[in-house]
Amino acid sequence: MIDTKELKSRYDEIKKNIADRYMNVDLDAIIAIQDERYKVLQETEALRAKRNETAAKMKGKLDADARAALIEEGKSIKTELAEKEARLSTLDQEFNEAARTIPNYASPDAPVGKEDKDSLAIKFVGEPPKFNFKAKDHVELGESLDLLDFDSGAKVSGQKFYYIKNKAVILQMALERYAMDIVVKHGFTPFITPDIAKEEILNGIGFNPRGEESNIYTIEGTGTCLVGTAEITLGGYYSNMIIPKEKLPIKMTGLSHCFRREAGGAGQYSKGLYRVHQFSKLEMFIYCTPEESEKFHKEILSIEEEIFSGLNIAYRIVDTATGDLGAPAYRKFDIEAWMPGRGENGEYGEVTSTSNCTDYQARSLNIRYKDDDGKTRFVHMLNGTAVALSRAMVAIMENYQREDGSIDIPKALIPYCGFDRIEK
RNA sequence: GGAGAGAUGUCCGAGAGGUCGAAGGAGACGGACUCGAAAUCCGUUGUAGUGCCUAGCAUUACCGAGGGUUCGAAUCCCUCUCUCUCCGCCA
Repeated sequence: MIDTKELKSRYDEIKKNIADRYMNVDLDAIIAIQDERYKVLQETEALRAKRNETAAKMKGKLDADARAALIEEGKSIKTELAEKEARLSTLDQEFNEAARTIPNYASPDAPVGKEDKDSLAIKFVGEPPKFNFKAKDHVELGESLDLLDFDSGAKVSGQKFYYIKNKAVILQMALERYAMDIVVKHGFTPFITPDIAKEEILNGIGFNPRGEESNIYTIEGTGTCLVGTAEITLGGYYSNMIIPKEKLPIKMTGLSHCFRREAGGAGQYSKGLYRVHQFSKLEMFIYCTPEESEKFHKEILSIEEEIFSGLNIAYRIVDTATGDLGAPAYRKFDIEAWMPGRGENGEYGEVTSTSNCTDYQARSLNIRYKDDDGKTRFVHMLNGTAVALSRAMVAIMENYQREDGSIDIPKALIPYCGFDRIEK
């Protein structure tokens, strides 16, 4: 969350930010709760001081009457204090829940706008392939080459689950290694992370584990959830810790399964592997000082480009509009790869996303570092997709298809696959 | 899953209802001694919050987490989490 001490001093800025993001947050109501909370906090602390004072008077020897009087006084303070504390804890909870709904400050450089189409495509790389035949989509390719089995996925696990089969399995593993090698080359420490995380971590990262719109599967009765991304587990790794400054930046990359409910996510643009309940993803994560976060955000983006351009797939970079930013994000860049089977004649589809969340997550998760002046400050936290395997598979299968229905393996992946084509 | 032991400040470690924000030691920092260093000696050394007449002062909270008992809890009781040892099960 943002620094709630700034609700009044940065009032106009916060209001504008909420409006720019087309969110519905009642800042004045939150400030009213905060004022009330401070008032009750002060009253509570005054009572506690009185209780401590009364108790302190009883340390030495006292005659019976004086002692009895003090005990009576202590008892009455205790009753009064219990009421105040109950009120305070209600207010604390209300305030925290409300404050959490305030989004992070957006970068002044992020385009202002309501939705997807207001985002700016800031760079185009590569040429979409020109086929002299009607391009198939990956679902058709996958079924005819016996690589993907959505029917069995639906039967055994439900809609939007799938089996990957045969050489597609090797291709996915090759992609994993290919991306991992690039990321590790850039100094990221590799991790395989848990696929389950506690709700408090989810909340700290900015995911809402509950409610109708939640994209998260919760595991009933355990206080835990299936992770939607390794961002959650990598970001929770240093929760409640103070990191020595010389250890920054910390660069981690984590491979995990990702589980998403995707309620209501059906339709033509969610077809096949594009939007599924479970996929694997290699995620990059950086903890750094505030001064360096914009620099590292660019670095993550450039690694994402290196991975996709190395596969020789056309893509564009999108600078996400304020209305489409997740609440924790200060700025977000997406890479959209060309997908020949998407829409009528091919379209760009999102394959990676990188966000600079500044100190928004760090404040909720209490992740700090000790600065040169000895003060502890919140770190900045950034995340970015190295490769979302299911979507990268869509892009590869569709871009590398041949007229006879076979699929070439991108040159960079051949050494990892051990074959150069998938055919019947 | 069963039985037992444990969790205290940067680290080690004492503490067993009030004299405990917490002994002692280590470390770090400052100083003395020294040409300099080591050794020795002296001193300082947690975090977060709130208020105010805001380089400060006052006050609150924090001894794994959350509850409870009590006028008063690091200390007593309950629940939970984690760590260690042994047994069981298991990839």
